[in-house]
Amino acid sequence: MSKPSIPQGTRDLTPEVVRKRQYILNLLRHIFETCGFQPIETPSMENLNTLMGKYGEEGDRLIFKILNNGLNDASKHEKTRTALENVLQGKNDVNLTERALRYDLTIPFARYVVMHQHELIFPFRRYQMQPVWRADRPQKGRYREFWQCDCDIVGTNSLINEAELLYIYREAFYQLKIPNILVRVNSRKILSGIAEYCSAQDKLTDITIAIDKLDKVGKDGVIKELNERGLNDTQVGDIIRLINIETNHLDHLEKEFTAKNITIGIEGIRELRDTLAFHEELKNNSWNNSEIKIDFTLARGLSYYTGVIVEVNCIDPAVQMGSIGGGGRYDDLTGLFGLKNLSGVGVSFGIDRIYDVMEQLQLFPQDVSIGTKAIIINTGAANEIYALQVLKQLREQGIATELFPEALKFDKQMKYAFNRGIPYVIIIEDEERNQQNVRVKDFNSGKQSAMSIEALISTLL
RNA sequence: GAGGUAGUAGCUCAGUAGGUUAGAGCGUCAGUUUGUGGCACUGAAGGUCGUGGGUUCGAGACCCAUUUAUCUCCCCA
Repeated sequence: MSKPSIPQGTRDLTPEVVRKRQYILNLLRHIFETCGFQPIETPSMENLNTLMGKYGEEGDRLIFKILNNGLNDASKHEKTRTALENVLQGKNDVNLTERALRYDLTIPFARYVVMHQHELIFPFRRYQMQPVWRADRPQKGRYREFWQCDCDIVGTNSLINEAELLYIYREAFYQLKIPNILVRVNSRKILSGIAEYCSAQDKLTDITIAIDKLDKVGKDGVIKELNERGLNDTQVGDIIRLINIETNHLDHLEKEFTAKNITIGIEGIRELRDTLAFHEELKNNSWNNSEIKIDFTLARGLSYYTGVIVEVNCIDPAVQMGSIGGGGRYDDLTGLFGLKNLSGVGVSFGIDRIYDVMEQLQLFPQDVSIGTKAIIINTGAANEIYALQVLKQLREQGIATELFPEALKFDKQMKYAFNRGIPYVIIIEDEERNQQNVRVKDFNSGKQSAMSIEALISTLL
């Protein structure tokens, strides 16, 4: 028997890690619920054709596919061999793989909305917190199995939704106390406008991919990439000039668009402006850790976005991490599954990256990983019976308590309690049992005192 | 999918130019002492040196493959 192992890019989570993750999840859940979102869950696997073609060429490659069962059935061999040939050619074939692991939460949600359209009440607001899987090569902040928390609103075009989602981002990171949060916003329509401005509508994807790299490769790098992607010098010049407009000068870009009568670009600017105006009304004046910045170079890879797009980073110098959240509006995601004219907008939180950032900056509360509040030392015989009665009473009060299950030596039990991080030790020996009270040791102060069970309860509550 | 770095006890690592029974600290376990944890002391367990080949009289060290981790590109949360 070889050493046990787990698949590449997956992890076991210790009790401490799970507690910390739950801290994040509970906090987000509370915000989502407060904003009127309802929870749903979807299966870990989807039909492969539900997912294929939704995430771009690169995305398709990263979908974990599941091999069909029963391929050894002799009557299927002919089909299976043909299917394998197709797969070797780079095509998918349902006779070999017809299911795949969930790649994100947005496409399954679109599928969900279409399947449940007659029972949903629109506008429908849902949140979803589940793992997703990507066959990417693991590296820092990149796992093959990780959790996303999404909240989406479908069935309404109102930009109030965009403003609310920006509120949710900033409120969540405020409550999590993560510093230096930068929320960048842009509009796909502005990007379309830029493409139209230089008569390169067919090169929209190439343009967005190239300018998205501005902060990474610099202006010259972007120019080079635009050239490589087939744009001429005039077009490249226009693009560079437009995206270099100071980010808060929507007016300036609007003039450029108006001069050439680029309707879609003008609309993108108006939407961004309205979104921020609504957001201004919603914003919490206590926020001191985040800011919103308009960034014309923000592109976002997923091909289905059509309107306002957003991405969140922690730009604290002490952390180096890709985006910890992203989202945007998609006008026709359900159209892919046959339900036309249903617009949606949503954002995603990358739980594992948020966790990594918080761990690195030591932002988890000290007591987040403490479970048991008190432990009763077991001294055996009649004391054990009395200890069980005390245990029961404490648990009835909702105090997380355990009784050491064996009457081991005193120092063993003390050591166990200390190493577990349990803050209170309850000592019950003959004297305590006879007087129907307890002795309590507080590890923080190192002091101990005798008290009644009622006093014990009020101490621990 | 392409490339760089790494893999020695549970953890962090040492192991000189390949040479006899592979080491340390921490942790674990047993015990001593402190009225019951943290401190100190005594002792013990624990490694087929990621895996599989190869070179060599001899390999933890060299070569190849593979796997895992980590980083860059790509792309993303």
